[in-house]
Amino acid sequence: MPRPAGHGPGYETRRREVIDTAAELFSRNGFAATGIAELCQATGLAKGALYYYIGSKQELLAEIHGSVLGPVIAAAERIGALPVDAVLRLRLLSETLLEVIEHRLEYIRVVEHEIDRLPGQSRDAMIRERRRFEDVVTRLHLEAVREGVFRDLDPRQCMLQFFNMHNYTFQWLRPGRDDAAALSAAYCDTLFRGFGTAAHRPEELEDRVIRFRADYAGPSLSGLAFTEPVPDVSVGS
Amino acid sequence: MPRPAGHGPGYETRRREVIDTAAELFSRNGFAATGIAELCQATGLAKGALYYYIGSKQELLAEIHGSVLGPVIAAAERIGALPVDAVLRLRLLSETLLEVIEHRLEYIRVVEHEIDRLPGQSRDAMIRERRRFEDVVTRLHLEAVREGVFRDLDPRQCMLQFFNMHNYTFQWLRPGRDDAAALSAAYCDTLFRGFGTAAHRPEELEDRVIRFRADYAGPSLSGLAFTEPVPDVSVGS
Amino acid sequence: MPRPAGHGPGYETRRREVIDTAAELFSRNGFAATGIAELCQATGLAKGALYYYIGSKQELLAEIHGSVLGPVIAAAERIGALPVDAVLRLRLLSETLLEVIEHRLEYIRVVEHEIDRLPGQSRDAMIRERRRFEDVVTRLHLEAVREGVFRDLDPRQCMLQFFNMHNYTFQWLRPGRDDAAALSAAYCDTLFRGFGTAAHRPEELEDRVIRFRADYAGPSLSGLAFTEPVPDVSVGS
Amino acid sequence: MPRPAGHGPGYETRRREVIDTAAELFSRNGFAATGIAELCQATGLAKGALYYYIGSKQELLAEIHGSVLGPVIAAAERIGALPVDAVLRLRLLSETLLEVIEHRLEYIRVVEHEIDRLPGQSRDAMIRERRRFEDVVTRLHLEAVREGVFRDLDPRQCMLQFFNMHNYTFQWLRPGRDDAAALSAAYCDTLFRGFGTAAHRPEELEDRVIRFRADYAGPSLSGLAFTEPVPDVSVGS
DNA sequence: TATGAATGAGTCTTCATTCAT
DNA sequence: AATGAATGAAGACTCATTCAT
Repeated sequence: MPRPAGHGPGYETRRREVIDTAAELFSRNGFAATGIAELCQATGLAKGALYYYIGSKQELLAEIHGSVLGPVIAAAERIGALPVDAVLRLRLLSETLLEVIEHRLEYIRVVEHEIDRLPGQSRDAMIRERRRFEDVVTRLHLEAVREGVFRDLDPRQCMLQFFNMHNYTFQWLRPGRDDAAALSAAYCDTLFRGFGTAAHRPEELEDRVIRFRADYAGPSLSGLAFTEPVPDVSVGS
Repeated sequence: MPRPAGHGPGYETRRREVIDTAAELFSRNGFAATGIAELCQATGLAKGALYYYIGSKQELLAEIHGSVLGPVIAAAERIGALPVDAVLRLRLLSETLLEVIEHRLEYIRVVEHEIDRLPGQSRDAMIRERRRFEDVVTRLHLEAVREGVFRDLDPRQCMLQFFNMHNYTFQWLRPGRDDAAALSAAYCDTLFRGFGTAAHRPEELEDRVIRFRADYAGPSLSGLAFTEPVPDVSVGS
Repeated sequence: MPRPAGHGPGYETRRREVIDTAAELFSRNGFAATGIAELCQATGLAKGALYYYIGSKQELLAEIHGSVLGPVIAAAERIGALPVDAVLRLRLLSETLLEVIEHRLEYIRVVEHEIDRLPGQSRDAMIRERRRFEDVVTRLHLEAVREGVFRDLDPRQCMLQFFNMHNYTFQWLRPGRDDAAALSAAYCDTLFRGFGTAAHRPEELEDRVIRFRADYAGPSLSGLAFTEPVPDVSVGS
Repeated sequence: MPRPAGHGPGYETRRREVIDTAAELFSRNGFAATGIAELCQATGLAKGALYYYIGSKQELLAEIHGSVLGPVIAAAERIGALPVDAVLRLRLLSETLLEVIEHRLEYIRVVEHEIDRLPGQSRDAMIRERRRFEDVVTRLHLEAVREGVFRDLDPRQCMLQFFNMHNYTFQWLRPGRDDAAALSAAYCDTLFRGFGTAAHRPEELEDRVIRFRADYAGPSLSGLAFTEPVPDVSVGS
């Protein structure tokens, strides 16, 4: 959140740059091991100037968390509400999640590694966000069961398997070399065959994805404009 | 490994206690955020006495890594060489891995979070260990394909899915409440149905596990005595 | 040398003050026995502020060495090249050396006592500087032999005697009470009578020094402005 | 001085070994930079055992000082009282001093570098010892003046020159390669020519030294048995 | 005689943060 | 909007010394 009262036009831009640089450094060296001095060098700002933009190191961390988790769960709930069958929605959700991992890898690394470095309040907020995401997946799973295409397994267990499969990806994914769409196809093929009944038609899923995308006229599913560095939405700080 | 030349009998015991306590603290607060002073308080040792056992904070971290990765890949290679079909071996491997995650959760959390805080050399050694584990899984997958029970998918992809599914578990598993054996059964059910051909018989797998265990007379598959705190084997530092 | 990129005008001044204070303390208590805390107290700076100026205790030591050895060998080479006979040049060199010992006594004490506390690289650089000084003296001795005023003794031996005689002075000299010019006259009287042939005229030397100084219009022989605390030239670190 | 009450036969021997080793380490790394731990390693004794022999690090330093200064001034006073002319006595004193520097180089280095690390009382005692040595030289100089072979120069000045010339030798002397006797001949040749009147006969001095030694039947001039490591005399602690 | 374990004040150094300008 | 200087608590680690055995 902007700190001082009035701001010139460049403020938010500069601010984003700082947060982005911080995400990169925190992701590479760890939050605790990254000094404000390093941040200054990386941004080209002097100590005093940096603090004009950030408030504190911890707020910076909160900002990084917020600016990736916020949009992601918004996208998840949007996709969860799409008027197509549950399996297709899960598949679209999977791809969106992997796209975020691919295009915001530094942010994701920070989110996965440094939640516990957040001040308790922000940390709780972030955990609540995650839970909302998990709920979307759990609900979709239940729908698929009701639709007869998934077996009647423990839905929490399956949700956890879904996230296991996806979330750990950040540990080895190389942006530009690994492709979110292909990964999503592969993961969902495995998971849905695993969860599925005889009624599930894995060979048809990818075609249905393509057809859906061709018909779809709404806003970006992920809600993120991956050509710009990082969106301006921030949550929970 | 023993530090100075001569040492009384209690040395190694005390040393293990220190490492174990450190694993717990590092896992809870993060390596960088855990002070030597905290460690002293937690172990009841004064600063000087602590350093009598550890060498340095970084060596301590290396020790934590080594004392969980070493035994685990040894177990993986032992299981990989068992005279049973590949799918069963994968299933046994899965359970062993989850047992370690359950019983050495603090160590695993440290391993997953703080590799990059390791001095370059130890870090490389640890990465090599992990790669050996990955190779075992990749080989088993290829065998299963050759046996006709797994489809001919990209073996590296499948190996990564296997580890995605298992490794992320440390993020949410609650020791004592979640059970390694049940999780392994669930994960393998999903993964092997996902990977499998029509020849794969998922309903029979768990029975075969039980029969194998009944017949098996060799040493503990995991190689870890989970009643004692932590084994004395350390590798690569 | 300036440490970080940008610095206000007062920086170098303050920095010199710190180095000068350090020279005094190191000279009195020894390098190892002088704590950073003492330095802080003596400079009136807090620990953090001190480090804003010095880099490290060892760099401070290197700076002390450099800021006295650099100018001194520059002076030596300048004097070595003066267009007067070798004996007179040796006499002028002697006085310059003693002037430095008198006016930079703390620095000299540090140089004589703490070279081995320097990081290897700086230490080597300083030893090279010293060797250059020694070479000047050795060359002048050889010239005096060629001029027929010094006996043909081992030039290295004589150079060592020259430095024995001068360098040990720092152990007992009391600035203000002992006088560099008088000491130089006395040392050179002894040494040159000792080294000299019948052609050497000791009684005339001091007159010739006076005449030379009267005629000489060049820059300060020592290159040091002894009214200001310490020059800003530093070498080799 | 021996610490505990009763001692076995090996005690003093061991003790000397420890002091000697300490002299070597202190000389190489400096007193402050040498740890008790290093001493333990070098002596093969454990911490507790070491303290059985030394009392404290500072007492060890005092012992090192005492065990070289004591014998040396005893020798100086013995030589000063020899029934030969003053110049010859100075020459013998010079050689003795250089022999000590050569054979007790580590001790001398410690004495020259670390006096100020001594507790005030011991330090004062050592300085008094040095002064007694200086007095011997000053007296001999005055005798030589009275004998008409030295010019009537400031005797303190000449004494300081004598010690300048000799004492700095420890900075560069390489035991085994540089020879005390030859150095003494060279130093005294220079100094005595420098101090001398026309009555001084420099060419005859070395022959007179040889003759003296041939006739001399008393105890070792230096009082030190340079084949044994270090004498057992300790002074002032 | 000798040991290994323990102590805790002390070491140098770093760091996030502030503030006058 | 920006800077350089200052802070002081906290960081990891070392060290001379002691003591029960």
